[in-house]
Amino acid sequence: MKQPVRTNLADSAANSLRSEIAAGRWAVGERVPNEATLVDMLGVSRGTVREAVRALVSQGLLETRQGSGTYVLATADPAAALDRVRQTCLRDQWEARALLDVEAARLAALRHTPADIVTLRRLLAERGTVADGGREAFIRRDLAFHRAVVKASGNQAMVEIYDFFTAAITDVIGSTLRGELPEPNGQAHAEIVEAVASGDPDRAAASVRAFMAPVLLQLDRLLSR
Amino acid sequence: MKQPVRTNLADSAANSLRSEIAAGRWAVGERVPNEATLVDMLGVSRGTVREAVRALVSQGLLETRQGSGTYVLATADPAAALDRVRQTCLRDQWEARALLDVEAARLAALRHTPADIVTLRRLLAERGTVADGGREAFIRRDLAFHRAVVKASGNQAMVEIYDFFTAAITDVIGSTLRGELPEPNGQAHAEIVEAVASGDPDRAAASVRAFMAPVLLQLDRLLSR
DNA sequence: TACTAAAAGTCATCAGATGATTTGATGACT
DNA sequence: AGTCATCAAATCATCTGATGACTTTTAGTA
Repeated sequence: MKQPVRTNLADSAANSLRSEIAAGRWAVGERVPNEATLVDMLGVSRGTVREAVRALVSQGLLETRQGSGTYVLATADPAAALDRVRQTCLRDQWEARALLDVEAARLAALRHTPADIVTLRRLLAERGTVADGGREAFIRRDLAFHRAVVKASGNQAMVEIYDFFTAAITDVIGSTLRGELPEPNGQAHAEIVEAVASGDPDRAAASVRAFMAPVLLQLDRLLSR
Repeated sequence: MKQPVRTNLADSAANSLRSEIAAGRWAVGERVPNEATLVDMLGVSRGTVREAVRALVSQGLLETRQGSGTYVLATADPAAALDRVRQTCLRDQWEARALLDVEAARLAALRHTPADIVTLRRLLAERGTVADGGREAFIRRDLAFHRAVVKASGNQAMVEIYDFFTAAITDVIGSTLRGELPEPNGQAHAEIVEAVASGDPDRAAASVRAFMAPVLLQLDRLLSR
């Protein structure tokens, strides 16, 4: 478990309120005590209470209406789940995303439209090499390709989750592992497109799996140092 | 242009900051200007700046360190992605979760500990039938089993994503499709455990895939009505 | 050089005051 | 009675000033 490290008053006040809300002390739609009362309840100043409330508002648990009061919108934080995902280790996130790549390719082989294939071939051609326009731009083009594969699966939920992982992962990669991961292989990408276009789900899945394995291996090596 | 909504200063200040962060004005890990400077930049008082910063902190974009400064943690709000996931159709969410089941079983076959197998066998035994304690309780026990399979994969990110989908899906199922989905088959569940225990990833994946296919088919029929 | 102590910079918190908005009560008018 | 305007209370929104706590940098000393 994580240590209750140095926690500022506003955060602990917010946590207290969150607990009360989760415990159902105030029903959804009901009004919570006014700021002066919360000051007494929580034993902190008004500014701190406001910061705590502001945090819960931005998390979608509370809503403040000037002149009226502060109301409960929900009893649990809907974003808490993804927050926990973000706190899992980079390796697990990477593996989960790689898994999406594999299965999305499988679905894409079964469901792709002709337009999907056209798009994939175009992105593959545009992808080029790292020499064209710098590393950052190349990574963006590479991501666009993989995202298109997921999109060809026809499953929007998978696209959104994929985007989520991509955002979470690139944040970390950009700040810690910049440039230490192996170059994606251009030939392997072409095989992915062909496999999807062939309509063979197992071949498509295998092509992505083969491509992802060495990258994941390298990531494990980097993280174990 | 948006409606001339009345927006509190703290929210618009937070939005301004969010834009600057998204635009990359301050890199991830970098320090943003101190509170006094933000007061000048945003044209609001210090308390309001603090509320804006607090909102972004609770959204995971910023981090404040007393005595040091305020630092950028991420350039985009990951929770926004979550909302988009929730808005995708139930069928896609179900399929994405089923996919997690399949691939988690594959990983579980490779990485499971002896304790995992003990747990799976226990949950399988406890699972019983719908007759024991009512439908709600049975669904909970069934979910506990499937979650344990994902947990045996050793990938925490997958567990969290699985929980997220489960929560999102059961919200909808509970309100719209109550009782219209086919009963999960007890024999199929036993085969999943055996396949995982055997250590054969393909067999494990296939066992879950075989189990999920008819459920997804039935869901498609229900949703297409 | 290496270590320590002071100083500066920054966020954390408090207290008081005023403004803006909503809500409910009051009362006049139809 | 019913409707509407007005007013007062409640509540959140915001500003200002001050003090404390923590971190980082700098200066001084051995």
